[in-house]
Amino acid sequence: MPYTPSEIEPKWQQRWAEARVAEVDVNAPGEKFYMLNMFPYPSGDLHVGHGRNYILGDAIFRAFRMRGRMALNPMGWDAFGLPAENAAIKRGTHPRQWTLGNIARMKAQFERWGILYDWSKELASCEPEYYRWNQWLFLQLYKRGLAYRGKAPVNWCPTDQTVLANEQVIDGRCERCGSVVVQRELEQWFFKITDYADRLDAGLDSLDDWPEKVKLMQRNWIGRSVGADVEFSVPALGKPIRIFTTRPDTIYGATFMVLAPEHPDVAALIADHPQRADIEQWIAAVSNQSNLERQEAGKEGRFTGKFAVNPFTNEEIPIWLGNFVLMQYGTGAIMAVPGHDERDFEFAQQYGIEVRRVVDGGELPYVDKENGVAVNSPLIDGLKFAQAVERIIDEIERRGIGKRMVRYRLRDWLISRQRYWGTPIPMLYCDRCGIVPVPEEQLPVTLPLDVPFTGREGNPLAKDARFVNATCPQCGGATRRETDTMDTFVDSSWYFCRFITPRDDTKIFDSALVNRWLPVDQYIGGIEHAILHLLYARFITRTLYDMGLVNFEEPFARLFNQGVITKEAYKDQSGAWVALSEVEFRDGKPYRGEELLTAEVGKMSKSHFNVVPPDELIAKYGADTERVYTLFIAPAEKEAAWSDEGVVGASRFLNRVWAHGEALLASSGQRTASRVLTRKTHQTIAAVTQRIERFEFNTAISALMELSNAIGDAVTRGDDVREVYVALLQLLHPFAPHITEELWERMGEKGFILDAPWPVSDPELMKEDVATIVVQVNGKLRGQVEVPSPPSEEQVFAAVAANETVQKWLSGKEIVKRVYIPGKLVNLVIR
RNA sequence: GCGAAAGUGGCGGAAUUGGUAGACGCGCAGGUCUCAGAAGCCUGUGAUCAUUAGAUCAUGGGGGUUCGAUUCCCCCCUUUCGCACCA
Repeated sequence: MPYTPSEIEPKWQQRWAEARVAEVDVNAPGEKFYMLNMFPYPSGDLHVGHGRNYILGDAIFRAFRMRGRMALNPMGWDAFGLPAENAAIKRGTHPRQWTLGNIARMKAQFERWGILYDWSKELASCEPEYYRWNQWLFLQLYKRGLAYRGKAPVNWCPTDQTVLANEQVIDGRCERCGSVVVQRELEQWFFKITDYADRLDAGLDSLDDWPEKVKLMQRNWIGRSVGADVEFSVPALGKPIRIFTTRPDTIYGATFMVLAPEHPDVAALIADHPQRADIEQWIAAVSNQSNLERQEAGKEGRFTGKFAVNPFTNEEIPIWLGNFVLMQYGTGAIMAVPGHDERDFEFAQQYGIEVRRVVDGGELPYVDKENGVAVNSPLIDGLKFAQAVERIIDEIERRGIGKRMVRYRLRDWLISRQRYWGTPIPMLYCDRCGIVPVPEEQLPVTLPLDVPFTGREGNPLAKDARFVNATCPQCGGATRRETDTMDTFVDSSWYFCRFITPRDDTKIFDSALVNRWLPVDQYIGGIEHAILHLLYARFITRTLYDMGLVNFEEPFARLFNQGVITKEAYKDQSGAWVALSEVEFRDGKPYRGEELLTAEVGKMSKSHFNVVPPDELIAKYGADTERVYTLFIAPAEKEAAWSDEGVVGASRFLNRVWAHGEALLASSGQRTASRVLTRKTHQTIAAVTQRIERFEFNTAISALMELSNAIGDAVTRGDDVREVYVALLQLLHPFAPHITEELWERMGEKGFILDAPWPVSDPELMKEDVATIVVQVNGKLRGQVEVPSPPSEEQVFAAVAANETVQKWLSGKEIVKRVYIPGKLVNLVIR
């Protein structure tokens, strides 16, 4: 019988579904293993690039389950968000309809890949059963002062008509649509993630099984800096101005002070300035600029006409306003040390301010902290950075003009969105009582479904009188409901807990069970979430910890980021992307007619015409082939280029595995597996087991190919190698589940191969009985000798001495050194 | 600019603690089967020299440590990614 995946794959998918093989009773005893893929946004069709993520997860799930773990692999939908709303505006379908339709399509796609999820635990963040707990969580954070409404300069995306979190602004542009983000001063809801900056930073140290890269990115984002706050008295103001510095050791070199244009003391400082109007105009202009624009404009400033007193030199130093000082960081004011800071130097050069050297070393501006020694600084002359800082801060604290300070770059998480398709923020605005939270028993605040989508005039919720008008729970009077919705990253910052008890309508989750199942043992998703989602999830988990709802602070014990799958796309000479059907290859070069096209390898995208849809591939080769190829193509964390020819190799491999099974069934061989094949089998079991744990799927599969080739040779010789073959099927199952189930059954084995225990390697059977020792003379390969294994050192040197080829090289020379690497090689150094 | 990772055949990529570089697969070449083709299957496949045996050179470039370096150290080059006036 030929191998026909189109028949066996649906058959096994159906059987697994009927037997509910992936359903887990969270109360049942066993050693838990929580495998989780980041839940996807239901955008519609999936391509082979998306498949990598889920195929990896399924392979891990199956392998751990076969190794006896009670493995849970749930799936849900990050179902709120802008694309649904945009689709509604464009096509007139309701975001909910659009989203549910996509979910159905993606679910069918997962099934065709043979991926096993516990669908009894499915959840979608757009359902009131889910988002009511978002609202509940919001209220708990509000109670604890961790959710607050504040006015601040925020990032506004003019295209998406909403504010964005700092984390959603990439290079000054909206993460979603790429529009240049503008600054606006608005009153919005924030989560006080900055209260957790120190814990989020410190916690990274405990994440041994996270990629270093992700930890580093988070560390940089949190941006912990150690330094001091120092007050500089300002006689004209009658009160001091506080600055933050990481270089207190350079304070003797502070020849001026710079305030952010938005600094609260600016108005008083320039009140009597002759060019006050000009300065105010300049401040207004700078305030409207984004950071990106300010940076492009170069250093600019205005002198306030007032002076501060440097507490260490007692000199009066001018107070300037500067576009490079940010109100959001530190105190919005700096002491400028042009001799030892590049930005201050640049500013000083431009405005002719004195540059003073206070650290000996290289050319000014000299910023090296490691090698310099303090000079012109009476209190600390001759000291290096660390001691100098200590002395200065001690003195600052002694005088009561400041203190040691740790500051963070991280800013509070802006969670308000002026969009419809999200969780309504459960807050009310009462003219009499002010801001009033919706009482918990009134949750959920349901998103009204029958609103019109015009795409204009902002959020449709704000125009829905039935939604907006409410009764105040405190005074009983009429109130206005908050019409902003929550950032969808709120939804995804705790969903991994909800999967354990997804239908509980009395509480957010069951703490005892969540404490049993979490942290997630293996979390898999793209690197694009290195900061956003993972930071927010770590933050919310800590707030849950502080509420006593969970007993862990880190939600994800082990993290893996898969690389993207790329494919060649073709551009014509005008730079437009060309559909693949129009491209023809001559001499390996892409043409459209006579026009030479340029090839560019990139992420799969419909607009680049380089998407590989899995359905065609599955129809031609089967899902198992796609799975094996996807895992074999490259190390899973690396970017990998899809190759249609490469798929053929995976297909051939599975066909051979099938053919060997057929041959074994057809003939009754005589001899059992040879010693060499037995050894290879046990080595393969050990290798595959270890490589799955290390996410080295490409080499795990290559080891299985080697074993399969060895089995092929044995089958050709007529050996009965059923036992070895069955072990191969088991090892292969996590990667190619359908074909292995089918062959398992054909070989007369009982039950699902999925439920069969993972084969165990016997260290005794892995040993070689003859050791081949490589002989080097002066480091060059000069021969080999075979000795019984395990050999003694004497046996080896005796065999080497007796070897003819080696003797030829040794003739007349003296051996000055003998090196023996047990079991591997001998090196003789001669002269 | 700062930070991080990486550079191995025509291609994707392998190589415990330094120990026969190129596993496995793609591609290519030859063979087999066929009227022919496709698919299988078998053999070969880093480069150079040599009829062969074999030799020499090869892991971005240059140096070093070592009996021995893809692996460790120093310098340089290139690529990718992250952050970007954070005081």
